[in-house]
Amino acid sequence: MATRQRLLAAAFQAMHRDGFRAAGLNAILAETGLTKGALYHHFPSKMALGYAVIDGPLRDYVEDWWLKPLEGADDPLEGLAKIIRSRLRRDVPAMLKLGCPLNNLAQEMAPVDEGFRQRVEALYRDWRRGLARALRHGQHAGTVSTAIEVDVTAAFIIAALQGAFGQAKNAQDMDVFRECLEGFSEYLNSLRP
Amino acid sequence: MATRQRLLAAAFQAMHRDGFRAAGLNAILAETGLTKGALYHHFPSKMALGYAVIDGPLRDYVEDWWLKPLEGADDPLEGLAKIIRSRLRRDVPAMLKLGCPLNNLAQEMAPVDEGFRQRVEALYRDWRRGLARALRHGQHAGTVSTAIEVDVTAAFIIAALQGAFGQAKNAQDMDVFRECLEGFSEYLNSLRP
DNA sequence: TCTTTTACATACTAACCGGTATGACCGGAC
DNA sequence: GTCCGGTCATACCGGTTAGTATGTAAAAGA
Repeated sequence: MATRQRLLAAAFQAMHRDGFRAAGLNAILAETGLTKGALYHHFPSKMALGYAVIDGPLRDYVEDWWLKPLEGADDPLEGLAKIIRSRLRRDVPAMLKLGCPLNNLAQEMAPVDEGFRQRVEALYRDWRRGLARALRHGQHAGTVSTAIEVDVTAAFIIAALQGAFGQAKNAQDMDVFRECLEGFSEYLNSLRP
Repeated sequence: MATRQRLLAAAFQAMHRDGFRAAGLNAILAETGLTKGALYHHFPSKMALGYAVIDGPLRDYVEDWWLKPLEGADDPLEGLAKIIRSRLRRDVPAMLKLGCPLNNLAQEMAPVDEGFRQRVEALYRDWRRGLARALRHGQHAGTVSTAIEVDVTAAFIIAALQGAFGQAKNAQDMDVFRECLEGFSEYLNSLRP
């Protein structure tokens, strides 16, 4: 079973770097030291491997980065800012250069394959719901304005975050990234009571 | 010279639909009725065709959609809202399904090819500058808060817009799109004096 | 009118990709 | 011991792709 995990990890990495379609099986296999026999023993097709990456490593990414840090937080806005400051600063080279793996996959595959789109959309839905719940909790705790609709705000926050990552990825410039995040931070402040 | 324009138009369309790497030359040629002889007479390589699309049709898109409608407007925030309402509503099927051609290309090619990245970044820079200028004009006209930094705000507005398009493209759902735009609209309101 | 250049069309190549067919090794059942 | 299913390795196939070599009709120049 370790082989399957190694394949998933290598595929996740390759898909993050090159996108799904441009990620060659040979590259993934070279990274793991395995061969096609191993791959096609565990997955019936490249498509199935991609789906498994979404349900596995990609889901872990969303939860580890964006959901767990906000769980039970009384101040979700500060929680978001902290995620960006701390976690992002550490992994900034990869995220700045390659972008968010979820966003990358969504942008590439949504118009191409319905299975990809639905699975990615399921992750986004969970993200939106988790963030909306955190915002509602913040409203009860008095750290978030009660004038906002949490569903709308959660959707827009995620969109703005993904947009900022995308801008940074293309600019390859820390300054543009900082500008976006500064604007994002000011937006978060406008959500205070 | 008409042949060159037809190639650029077909390539722009195919790149918008399939992305640059997945856009086959044969598909582009079939759409125009031309052949490889014509293509390689006007462009030395597929890469050069891609670059020419950025400097041509893609630049036109940015200017027609996002820059010209705001030129000289006293209320750029209302101008942005109007762009979304009017122009977007008309072309909503293509934009909802395929996303913003500029964002698509940026996300796909930025980590892959430096030439693409720089050319796309030049378009983003012009967009940011044009939007910042419009915001500054709005400040002088009294429709935009003077408390904001126009450069930061312009960068964030563009990021948020691109993010919203991306979310809509993946959700393939008008409701998610509306939620994002509603959040965007509320953000724009927070920029009022 | 002869020649040269432009603007394409046609046919082909070399490389790469996902996928498959086959077989080897190996631990456990009996 | 031997049979057998699970786990992989090796070698190969068909299709697709960007790119090229060659040919040709027409316009331009002399």
